[in-house]
Amino acid sequence: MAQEAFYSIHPKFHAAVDCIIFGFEEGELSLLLLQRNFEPAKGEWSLAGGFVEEGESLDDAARRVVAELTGLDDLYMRQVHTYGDPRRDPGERVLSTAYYALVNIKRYDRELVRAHNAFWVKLPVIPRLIFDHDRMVDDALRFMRYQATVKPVGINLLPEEFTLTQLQTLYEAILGERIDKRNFRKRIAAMDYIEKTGRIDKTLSRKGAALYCFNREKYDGNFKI
Amino acid sequence: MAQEAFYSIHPKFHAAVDCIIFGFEEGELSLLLLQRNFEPAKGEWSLAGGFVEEGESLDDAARRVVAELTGLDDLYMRQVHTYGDPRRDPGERVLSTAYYALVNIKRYDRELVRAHNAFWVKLPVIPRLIFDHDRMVDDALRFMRYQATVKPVGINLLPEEFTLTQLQTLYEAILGERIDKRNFRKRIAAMDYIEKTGRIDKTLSRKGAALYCFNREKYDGNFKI
DNA sequence: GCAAAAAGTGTTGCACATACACTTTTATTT
DNA sequence: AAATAAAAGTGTATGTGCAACACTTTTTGC
Repeated sequence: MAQEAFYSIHPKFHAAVDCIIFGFEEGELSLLLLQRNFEPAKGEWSLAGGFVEEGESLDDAARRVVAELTGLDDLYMRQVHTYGDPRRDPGERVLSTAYYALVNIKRYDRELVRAHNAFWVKLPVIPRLIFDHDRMVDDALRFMRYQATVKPVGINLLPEEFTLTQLQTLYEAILGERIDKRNFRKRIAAMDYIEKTGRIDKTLSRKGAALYCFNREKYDGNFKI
Repeated sequence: MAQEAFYSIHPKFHAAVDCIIFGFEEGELSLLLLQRNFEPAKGEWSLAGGFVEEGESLDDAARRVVAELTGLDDLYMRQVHTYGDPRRDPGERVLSTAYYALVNIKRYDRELVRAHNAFWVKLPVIPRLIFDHDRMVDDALRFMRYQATVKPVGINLLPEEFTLTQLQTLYEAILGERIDKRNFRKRIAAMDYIEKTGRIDKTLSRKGAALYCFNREKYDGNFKI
């Protein structure tokens, strides 16, 4: 019928998602990258990606790709950008939508990651990636940085409970600059949704540091309009 | 061959672009909307959209859609988001990438617009739109607003030369709030890339108002890293 | 010449960000 | 048990940017 014809005169394309998976360890941001033991571009480094399947939304596809690799299906994820250059994939034309994900690096499934030949690579030393994946990483990092200055998304890279020193080191890694300890703590103290738990972490210092947690209810409460 | 099979087991989808075209007139932001005299959803209101064609990038498709409607091919445009819900288009599955465009409302081709049954509609009174186009407008407006607070994208909605009152009214329309005249002018005075041309506009006041223009070279010069 | 309408012009106070250095606590070593 | 080492924790003074605020100037039309 006419309706069908309306659509069918237009071309169709493969649709993919590529995921920039951020972790935080030893004071540095890391990315979970694949050294590809499959085609195309076997042997090279790439982001975790996959094709969008029938009946699956873009968001669902991105979640699936990340879950298949890490075993985690509850990550903080955001769409970054869609890359639509006809020659971006040298095989066939593929539209790819990039998402970033934030992983608490203690939680992921090591077996799955190993099985996929994936590795955490610290940001300053990431290798060249295939296709336009370098550009995706740049864009995702810029977007994530911006978001981190506006809302406490970085929390998703830390364990449930964290010390203020961990939090500061994280923000230094995200922003790429040193922060004054007293000023940082003043700012955090003003955020009533970051609460002292009463517990103390003694693994990182002799003295022991107070553990804090993020109170989502208080946060959502404060920032509803 | 193997390479082909790798791609071909995955589904393909129609890809579209939908364009949120902003204009500025009589102190209000407007959108260029189509009252559809074609299927699907004939009779309803929608954004200007179109399918991505073979060999055409997403950005190119968005530029083409806007140029076909307005006759303008040099507009400021930015990708906003890609909408990938499998049921977002009730006809067939279509992935749609939204772009916003900023038009100097004096410049567009009135004939073309009329021929497409398109109309400028002031933001506060835009009708319900088809599919998820309402959501696209929300997202585009939020993104454009953010960009306008960070860099002078709003300039693209004004004529080459403009008065400070016009500029202020524009920013009030974008941000949705009144701005103090003296504070606004102080801020503008600090931007050396907004220059007095020496000419005077006498159409809008008896006294006459100084005309200003945007100096792209100075702006780019100041904000390169 | 007066009324009307828009353009143009400075100062003060406040809130927030930044710069800056020493004390406390506790485990380990000697 | 005293010394050492290593990280946690704490306050003040200064500067900067933003917000609040009202009147004068200029010109045209009546």
